[in-house]
Amino acid sequence: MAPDASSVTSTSSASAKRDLEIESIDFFVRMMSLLGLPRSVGEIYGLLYFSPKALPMDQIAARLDISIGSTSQGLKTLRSIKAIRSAYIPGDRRDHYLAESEFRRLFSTFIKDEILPHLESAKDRISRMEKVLGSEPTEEKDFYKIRIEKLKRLTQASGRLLPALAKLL
Amino acid sequence: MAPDASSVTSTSSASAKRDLEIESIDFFVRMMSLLGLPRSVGEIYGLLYFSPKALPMDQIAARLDISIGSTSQGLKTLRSIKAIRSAYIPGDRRDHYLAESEFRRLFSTFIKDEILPHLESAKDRISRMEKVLGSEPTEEKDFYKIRIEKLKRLTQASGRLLPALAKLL
DNA sequence: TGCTTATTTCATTTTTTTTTGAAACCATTG
DNA sequence: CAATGGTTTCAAAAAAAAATGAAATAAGCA
Repeated sequence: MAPDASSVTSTSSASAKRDLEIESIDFFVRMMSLLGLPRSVGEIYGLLYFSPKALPMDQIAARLDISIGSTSQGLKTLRSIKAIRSAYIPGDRRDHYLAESEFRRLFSTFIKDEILPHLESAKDRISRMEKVLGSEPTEEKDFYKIRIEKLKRLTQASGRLLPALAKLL
Repeated sequence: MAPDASSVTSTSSASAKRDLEIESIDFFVRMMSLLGLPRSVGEIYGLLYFSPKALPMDQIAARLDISIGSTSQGLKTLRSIKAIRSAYIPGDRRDHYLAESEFRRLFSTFIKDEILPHLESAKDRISRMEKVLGSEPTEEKDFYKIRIEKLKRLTQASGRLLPALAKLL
């Protein structure tokens, strides 16, 4: 009945695997939080990243000791940024998940979905600013003009550089 | 006594200025939140970014209708990432703040202070992982080796690219 | 030095985000 | 087509983050 001693399937010590797993979870919890994603998302990705086999949701929840609700949400988030994919395991009804280990894809999806839309709306905003300013003959006009110009450059440069950056990671 | 009609100092309409200000605040609230900084920090920077004159803390708090405690904290944060600087106004005891409009500096400070330390600690973590793995002769060793290798590449590439990115923005 | 004004700090409150757990939903299979 | 196992959804609870406001501190000035 003891769940720990029974399922050793390889020669590597379970504790070494556990050590890697823990470092990995810790690493990705931090990294995801840098990207503004909740802890549970980092935990799940960290676990999967160092798992040689695809894991089903209930096992993920059990290993991380988080609720199945969080796990479902977290997997949804990870799917949406293409950080994981599912593998079919014959004879098992459950979905099994694998970490997508190419960070390139992960980041470019993140940038595309989370950052570029903001830059897009920034463009509109800048147009509005220019319109407001256009009709204002002011002594300080130059100041405002320069500020708007800088914003414009920033958004344009970001729009070009961020996708390029993702490709290099 | 009415505070709105009295202090017009230029020919540009107050409402046009207000419009720019609002767009600016909105813009920077979003951008700062992308960087994980609280709303109030974005508000303050947004206000200063389109202010031709340096503003003292109490005016910032009043204009944004936030507490002086938040304002003080927010200014501290902005100072720490070098996003603002203070200007001395003769005959006024209060510190006056100006937005640093060179984003280059802002981003490189942010990257240096907030991101690179994480990458630094990631290096140690990866060394630990390699040590754990080194002593484990496993059939799955290749899998783990490759994952660790990918992490290593990611952190190294980030460490090089992010500072470069900041310079280009 | 004492008075006044400006600023910081920090315990408390408020707001926002995340997690939980149970109900609803789905899909397979006996 | 019921029963079972798997997954999602979502209201409520818990946790985390941010803002407030008042007390403490600092700093200029008479």
